[in-house]
Amino acid sequence: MSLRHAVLGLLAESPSSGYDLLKMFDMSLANVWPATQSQVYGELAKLAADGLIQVTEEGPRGRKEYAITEEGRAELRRWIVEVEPNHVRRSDMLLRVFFLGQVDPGQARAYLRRQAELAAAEVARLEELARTLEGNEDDDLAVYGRLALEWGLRSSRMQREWAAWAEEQIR
Amino acid sequence: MSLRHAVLGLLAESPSSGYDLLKMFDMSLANVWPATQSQVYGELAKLAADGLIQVTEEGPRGRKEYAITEEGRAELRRWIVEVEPNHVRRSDMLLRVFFLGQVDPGQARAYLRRQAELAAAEVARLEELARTLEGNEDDDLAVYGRLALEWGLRSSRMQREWAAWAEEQIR
DNA sequence: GATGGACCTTCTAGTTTTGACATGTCGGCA
DNA sequence: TGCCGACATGTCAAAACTAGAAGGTCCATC
Repeated sequence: MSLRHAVLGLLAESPSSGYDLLKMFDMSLANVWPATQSQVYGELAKLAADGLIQVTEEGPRGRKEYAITEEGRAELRRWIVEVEPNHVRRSDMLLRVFFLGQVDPGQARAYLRRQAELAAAEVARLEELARTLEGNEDDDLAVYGRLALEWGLRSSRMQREWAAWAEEQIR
Repeated sequence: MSLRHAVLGLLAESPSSGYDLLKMFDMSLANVWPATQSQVYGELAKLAADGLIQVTEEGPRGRKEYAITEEGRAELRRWIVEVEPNHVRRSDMLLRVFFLGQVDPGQARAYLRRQAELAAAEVARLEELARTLEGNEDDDLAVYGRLALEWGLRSSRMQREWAAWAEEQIR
């Protein structure tokens, strides 16, 4: 049920249309909770039906602007403080590691080296993103988004170092 | 399509029944690629239909033992060396971080403190698991599983430290 | 010999996610 | 004026995942 709360959370920040939300998903939540068009529009309809959001304005091109209701805000807060995050995480990158015995050691090392490189590239990308965002701490999303970004940075560095270490282990 | 390759990978190690596989999923792949009964049995049927595995023995209680075929082994290797791991990762834990501005600072700090504690508990669990596995490096799965375990350990430590740091940031 | 626990498979019904397709409007500028 | 790119919503089918019900067999031990 997290997509629902992702939409609710964005609307809590400011009223928006489905199209606006889509852009926000792609820009700020892309690394945390990606969503497609069909998901976003579908969820907006359900949230409105449940009274957690409502249409506040109809603009050109059929644009509908939604705003969160008090009920929606309460549900969002409840979800943040009361619901335990589910920490099950799937990783096909790690799944491959389990089966590295099926390919020859050279290929296994190449695989890990490649993962180290991808992680390094991700570190660079996030550092660049951090620079872009610097000074821009006007809204909550930016402030807390910065914490999430730091997580990504630490996570990518960890992965880079782990992959280098793991490559060493294969002899 | 990773479930398919998870099953293939386990069968590459040794022929097994669906029931056996289920236990292996729960024991060794639980933290990397969890799977349910219905998924495993369904995938076994599809893999057999596609000729990537075959029934090698029918035992008591309707038990069917499957073994990987040469075709299956080739497909597994191809997946390991040629297919790029998809690095999109969803995290409702981080999603909440984005919206921490919606609750009061005390609750936000409590949330992060809780995440630090959960991560610390995970570190302890994995360290215990590592001790249990020590010396047991007879098969490939154990050797490479150890690399995955190390990833989990580093990841949990990183999360513990990040959460402590993030809590500090909120004032 | 009964009985409970481990073994073993199949099926169904629901939700979530993905990706593609379909449709149309507005605003700026060549 | 005509056209393109950005704006904007909606629907559909398929794949993946979740959760559990239902049914049956073997075996050790009491």
